Amino acid sequence: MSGLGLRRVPSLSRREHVAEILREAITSGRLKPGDRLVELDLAAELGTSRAPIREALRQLEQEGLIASYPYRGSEVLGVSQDEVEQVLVPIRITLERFAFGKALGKLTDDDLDALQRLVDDMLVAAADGEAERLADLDIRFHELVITRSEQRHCLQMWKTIQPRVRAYFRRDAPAHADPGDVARQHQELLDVLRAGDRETVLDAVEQHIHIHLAPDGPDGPGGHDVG
Amino acid sequence: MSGLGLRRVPSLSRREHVAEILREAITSGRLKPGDRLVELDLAAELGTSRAPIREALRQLEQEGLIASYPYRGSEVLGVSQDEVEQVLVPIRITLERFAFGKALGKLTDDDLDALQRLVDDMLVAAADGEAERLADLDIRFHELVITRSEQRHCLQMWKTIQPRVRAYFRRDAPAHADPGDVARQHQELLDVLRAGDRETVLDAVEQHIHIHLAPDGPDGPGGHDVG
DNA sequence: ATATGAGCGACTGTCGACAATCGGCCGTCG
DNA sequence: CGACGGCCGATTGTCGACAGTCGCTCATAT
Repeated sequence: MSGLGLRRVPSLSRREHVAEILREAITSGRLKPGDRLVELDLAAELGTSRAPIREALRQLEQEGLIASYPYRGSEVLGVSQDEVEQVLVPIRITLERFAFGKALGKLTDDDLDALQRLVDDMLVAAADGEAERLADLDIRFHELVITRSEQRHCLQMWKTIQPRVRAYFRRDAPAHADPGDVARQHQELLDVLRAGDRETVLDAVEQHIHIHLAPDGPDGPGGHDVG
Repeated sequence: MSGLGLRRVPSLSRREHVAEILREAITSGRLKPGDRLVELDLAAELGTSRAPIREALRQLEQEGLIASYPYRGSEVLGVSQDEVEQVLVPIRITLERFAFGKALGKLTDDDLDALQRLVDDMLVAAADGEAERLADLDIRFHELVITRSEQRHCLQMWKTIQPRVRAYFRRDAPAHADPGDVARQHQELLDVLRAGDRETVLDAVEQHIHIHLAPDGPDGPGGHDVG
């Protein structure tokens, strides 16, 4: 209801714009681990002053994409497999279990339709071999549900860890999942959401993230189960 | 001139100072949820320009202690019980399991001695009823081990979620743990660390955090005791 | 040749000023 | 009397300039 369909056109602040551009440059691999970031150069390149650049760099630092050293500039950081599998993925599971649970009673029919459209688009992207687009749709699917959970801290933490996961799989990990599977797994998750049984949803979320992001389990023999 | 004075320690940037002072003011409860933060006022009170203030506010925003609205300022946020028990504590467990595991082979005898001194001080603080000091020592114990793990991302994420946990227990939750128990539990954890058996350490870390921060269990039967 | 330390670039850290935006106030008009 | 719309104060967003710090270079001494 109240479906005025009015989308905010917030005309992002320069700071957010800069952060987005740099985040994309880093997660795409155009800026590689070890590359140096010089505020004045970035300011010139992006046509702003240093103030928004600095604030964007601080944010990327909080997201773990770069490191800054006083008076000596910033550099792009890498992401290790250990960190992704033992830290970032388990944290994502924690966050999404919580968020999906909170979102359960709040998802409207419109929301479910939007999610269905995302899944449909995933199938197309998978068929066309558009890995980038598939990953984007994947992110938007999860972000939509988390947004609907109305847990702002949760959404913020998710946005904080997500770029590193993305950077890892985009830069370092070989294509590891069948694109068709990604789409199908989201369809299953969506079906479970529609059904609406809480425990089933939470377990499905956990399985979904785990299979999707760490199909081989944690390192080595005697893999440890994340509870 | 309320208590927000800026002390001179030239080794830290003003931005870090401001962040530290505000973080302390918020977690201590001197600044309460809903309180407004005005950049110019803070700048005047702390004797700096707005630039460091702004960067500090961005950091506190990332830490979830405040929220900022474009052109309309910032306000202090509260922390819900759900969030602490279902999100922050599980994330802390994930982070510390990882960090303690990585630190296992790296802790020197000096480190273990330092940890023992912290535990000894905890006993004194507990006996004297100095809850603040006890909490400080608690934090320093965990932070030392995480630092030794040499997992910078991990330490950074820990520092990001820790203030909210602290704020919650300092502001909203009643004293729930026997101070003597806190000290004793750290002694046990340290003993396990000294022994050095990996699986035992990881389980002990999980138990330690869980018991210490969510003794009633996350989704227990009748767990709602706080109004 | 090696050690030392002053000087030099290249940056970041900080500052004060200006521009843009938001929400409320108030007069005007229906 | 209530809706509308333009001012106004408060506050943030952005900018350009200056000061401080670090690592490196290079002359100098041993």
